[in-house]
Amino acid sequence: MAIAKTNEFTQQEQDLAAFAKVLSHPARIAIMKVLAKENACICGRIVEILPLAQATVSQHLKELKNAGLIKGTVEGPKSCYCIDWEAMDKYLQEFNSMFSALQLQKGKSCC
Amino acid sequence: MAIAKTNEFTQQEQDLAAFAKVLSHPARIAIMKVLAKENACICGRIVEILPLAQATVSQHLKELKNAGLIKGTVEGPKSCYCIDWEAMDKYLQEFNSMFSALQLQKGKSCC
DNA sequence: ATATTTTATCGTATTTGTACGATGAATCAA
DNA sequence: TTGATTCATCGTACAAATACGATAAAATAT
Repeated sequence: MAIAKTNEFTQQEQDLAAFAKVLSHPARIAIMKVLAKENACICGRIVEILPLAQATVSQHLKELKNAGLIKGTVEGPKSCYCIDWEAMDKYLQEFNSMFSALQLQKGKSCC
Repeated sequence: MAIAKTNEFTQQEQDLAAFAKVLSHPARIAIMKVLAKENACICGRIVEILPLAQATVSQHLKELKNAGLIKGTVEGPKSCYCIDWEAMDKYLQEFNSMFSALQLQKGKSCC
């Protein structure tokens, strides 16, 4: 990416971009949907549903976890993942309030 | 990225991921903010504000335009870009309604 | 103890994204 | 017409993301 200039932007811009980035792949959107629907949110179950190899699913789960959108607990040899709704609500609110703020300035623009 | 499996997911998953992808870079978030604030939404003005070269800003603008979040009109030798609020509202609504639907299934999960 | 199951991680190949200089096209000013 | 301004695009370099096989680690089953 050549030299990334990510940190020359505001913290808000970086945070919202990071949030969007985690959701910028259909597999991760699909995983969120599975986690919400299934009450046994086991990694193996997700692998069954998604058209991806186990290693790939595990990698996507790691990214969702690193971003804080989900949390995982170990259950014997299995791993149970769940949506962290507290964090999600916070992210969604920040995301929406930013665009609400922008929308208030509608009409100021030239076209 | 090895062979992309993007089209093995649902259209909704692909659409939402595409929407998130455009907003997954702080520069593009920053551009949206500039477009909302400035009433002269000229490319050159954006270049002045962002810590990026003209070519890079132009590239980001193109991606935002391709995704439908903004629209551009030519004004002589200049280019005027504006947020397409009609499209944005549609995207935001789809985005939020998906997570609302997921949230209704809260409590079903195991952890 | 051995084999099986389940998941994470490593290594790697390939694709995509990011950034910018250089150039060209279009408009405007002189 | 000549020169300056403004922007898009091309080419290129490098960084990051995606995908998977192979393997390791940990728990369970036999």
